[in-house]
Amino acid sequence: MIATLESGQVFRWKKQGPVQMRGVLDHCVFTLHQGPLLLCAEANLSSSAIRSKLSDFFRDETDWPALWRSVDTDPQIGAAISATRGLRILRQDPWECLASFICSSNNNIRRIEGMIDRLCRAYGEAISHGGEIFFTFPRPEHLSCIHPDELRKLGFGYRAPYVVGAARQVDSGEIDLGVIARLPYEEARERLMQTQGVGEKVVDCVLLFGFGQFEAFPVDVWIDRVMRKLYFRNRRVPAAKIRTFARRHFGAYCGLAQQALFHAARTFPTLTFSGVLK
DNA sequence: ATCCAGGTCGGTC
DNA sequence: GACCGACATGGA
Repeated sequence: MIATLESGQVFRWKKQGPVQMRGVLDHCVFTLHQGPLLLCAEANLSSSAIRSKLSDFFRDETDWPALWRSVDTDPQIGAAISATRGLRILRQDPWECLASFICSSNNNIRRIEGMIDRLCRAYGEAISHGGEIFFTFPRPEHLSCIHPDELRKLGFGYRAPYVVGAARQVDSGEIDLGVIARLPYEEARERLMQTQGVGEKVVDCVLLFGFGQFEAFPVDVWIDRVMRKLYFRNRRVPAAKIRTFARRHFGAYCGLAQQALFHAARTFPTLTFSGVLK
């Protein structure tokens, strides 16, 4: 649970303690406690509503062991899977996922988190919870009417017009996330790439984390490095070639393999797997 | 000071 | 199509 929430899929969950995370889903604040076996949750909801919301978010209906077996196609990925055991792909709100990953380009996770936090404070709805104030993620219609300079003031840099542009495209219906959710991977990919600030890599993150397209294989700098090292004898390879290789090598759920490699590479940066991956 | 971070865009060739 | 520099920001 903690690894999943810290794996760079989501940007506004915070660690409250060694085994405790806190974050906002829709209009509710959730505090999650990881026990040896059980996950305990608190929120301003009935216990059944909490269960159903979290069950949806963590995709409990998915047979994770079966999916992990399906991408476990060689000893290298096998070691990455072992090193990141329990990792899942979340079911995020598509708009939040889209806007968040537009902010991710040529950026680092710490700063992305800060930008999104400021975005929510400025344009989200306030939620009062346990004497503290939290914020929802602003909907497209809350961002479509602002000037990009407002986001520049929040430190968005050159991404400011992308976020506002995407909000306008979604708000106007030019980009229909509901329609995209029903398209097969390749078509959804083409459509979503018509969005401002969404290129080959961001689109795969949004499809994987926001639309449950497990055949998406986002190639960022980390994945580029680790894939090159493990499968291309350290030679430079175009991202498109890495993607098609991954799809063929890991299969229809290659997005899971991507997440294991990303998390393993980030968790064990210096080892670069030689110690972790035998 | 230079490099890097979950890259994309608009211009060239 | 494929290459290429510019693009904001902040931490190392």
